[in-house]
Amino acid sequence: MKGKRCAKFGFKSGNVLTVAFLYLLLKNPSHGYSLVEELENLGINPHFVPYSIAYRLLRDMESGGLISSKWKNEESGPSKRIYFITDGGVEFLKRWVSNAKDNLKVMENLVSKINGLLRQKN
Amino acid sequence: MKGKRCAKFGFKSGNVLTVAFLYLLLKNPSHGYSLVEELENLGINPHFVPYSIAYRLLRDMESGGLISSKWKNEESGPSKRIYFITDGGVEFLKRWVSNAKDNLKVMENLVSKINGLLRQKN
DNA sequence: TTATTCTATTGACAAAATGTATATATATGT
DNA sequence: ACATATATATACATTTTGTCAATAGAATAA
Repeated sequence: MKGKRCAKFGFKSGNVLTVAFLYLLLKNPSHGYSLVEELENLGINPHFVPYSIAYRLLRDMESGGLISSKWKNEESGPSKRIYFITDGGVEFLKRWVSNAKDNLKVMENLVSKINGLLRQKN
Repeated sequence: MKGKRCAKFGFKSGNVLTVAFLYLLLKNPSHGYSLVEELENLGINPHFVPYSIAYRLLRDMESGGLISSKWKNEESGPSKRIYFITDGGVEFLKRWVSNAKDNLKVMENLVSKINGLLRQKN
């Protein structure tokens, strides 16, 4: 039992949201409410993401150094907290994609093996 | 704000482990310790999965009706709890794979979009 | 022989991630 | 006036994961 075991594999929804937001922010700075709506462009149904969860994640990402923010007072409508991706955020994205390729292979393999076995058992 | 929002997308490690075990048990009945080692055959490093987590998940899967078990006394070595997949487990597998295909597309799309943007920004 | 490692399973407790509900405030449409 | 949409925040509850310790027989190494 050397080297700690930990179930850090697969795609966790929290991490996926994190990289989705980082991607959107790399394209251009934006605010929380809008970021949730923009998930649509990535094939993720915004209705799957409660705002409270998105805002909390964004604040956690900021305290983790992946993004930064500043308030913007709108002439009309409530103020918005605009987020920007940091260098640390870009590094995080890079690391995530390189891992993601391996994870994708594992998932594809799992899906095709299950499909094959299910067909065979019928 | 009609219809609850909930972040149920992507691949959660718990669910992935669940279907990995169900797949292995559909191939043939097995016990906890062995199931963890067999993850290797699916490209999942067994060292990523603490036994305590695997055993707990198996018990939860049993109480959820996905698998059943019975003790087997070995002539040599400690007794083993052998698990069997149930009809409910097979149904769960089927439902998971059909969702997994869509999730895979989202993930592939996300990875390629991030890659594209990262290359473009360099 | 004694110690260590491997097989095998379980339970308790801690920490992290998610979910739900509520509160605030401005603007627009009916 | 009232409901809906935009926009953010916080508290609390629940679920999921992670860590640690305990048990126990068998095999292996010192």
